[in-house]
Amino acid sequence: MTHPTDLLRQHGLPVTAQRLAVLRAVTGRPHATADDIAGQVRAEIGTISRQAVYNTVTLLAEKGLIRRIQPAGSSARYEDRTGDNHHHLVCRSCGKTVDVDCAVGHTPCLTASDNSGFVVDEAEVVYWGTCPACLGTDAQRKTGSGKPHAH
Amino acid sequence: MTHPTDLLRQHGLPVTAQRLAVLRAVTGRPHATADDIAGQVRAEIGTISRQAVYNTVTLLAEKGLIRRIQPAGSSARYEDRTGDNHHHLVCRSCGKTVDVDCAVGHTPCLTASDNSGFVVDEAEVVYWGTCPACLGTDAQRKTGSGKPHAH
DNA sequence: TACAAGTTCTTGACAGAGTCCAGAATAAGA
DNA sequence: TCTTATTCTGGACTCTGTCAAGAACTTGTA
Repeated sequence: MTHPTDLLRQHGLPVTAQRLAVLRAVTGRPHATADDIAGQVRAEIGTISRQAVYNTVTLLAEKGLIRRIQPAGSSARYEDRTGDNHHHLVCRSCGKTVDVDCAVGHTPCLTASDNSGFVVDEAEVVYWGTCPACLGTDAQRKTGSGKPHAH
Repeated sequence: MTHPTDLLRQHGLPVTAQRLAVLRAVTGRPHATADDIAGQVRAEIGTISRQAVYNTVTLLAEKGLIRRIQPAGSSARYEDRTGDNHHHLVCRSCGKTVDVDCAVGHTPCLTASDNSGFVVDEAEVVYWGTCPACLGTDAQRKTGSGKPHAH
């Protein structure tokens, strides 16, 4: 594992306390929102502006050091697991996000049948559902409001 | 094709000018945002409040008359194509969204390998890329900032 | 056709996420 | 140490969406 400082230098980025702290925050707590990260960083180095958080996560995401995921209805989340095959499972009720590996090893249905001239660089899969915690709380869920409509 | 009025009645919904107009707007221009819909409706019946648009699309989505899609980083969009197997191709640059059918007929990788106790009711696939129009405009795109990381 | 009851729409305030901008602080190279 | 370019801060602002209360409307009934 490369030291964070070197990691930044390798990508030609000036090393700042904020960047190191953001990187550590994302690594330490995957799926954190910008706000979570800001909180984490403040606990570590005292203070950081919202703008600096956004600048940094955007920059790190561009460089491929972290990955931005943006579940519908939730704010953007960041994680350091990049470049591998994994998707996300999101709770409709509380927004909790967990990683899931693809059931098949390759990407059969992730090649669109007709790209309409688009140049596709990423395919994103999000599984929507209800997490165990919310299933417990949520006793009024009868037949399931959203009829299973996978795919 | 059922008449919109009957469609609403069939679902036990009182028929209002706003609902009919929203339904027509979504049908006439798939992938419209709430704001697009409001504009469309205003052109048709003069005026509608933002709240009425949200009420209506939420209601229609619950009833399954329309489907809400929420591409990361974009506001929610609505379409009238429901219940079939299709995904979306979204342009990172301009937000343009088009339908794509799944390359395979079934849903191989849409069953997560490990649900972590979640009850999944929907799997959503979004292909990210650049649309033909933006590819033309976007001459400064060299090696592609986002390395193809499908799946 | 008129009426009552419940629903829906309008209006205005509000909240959260993210962006824009100008000036102060900082990192990196000479 | 100094210079220069980059980054960070702080504040204002936009955009999407929600909440709440009262006015307007739809529907079913007489």
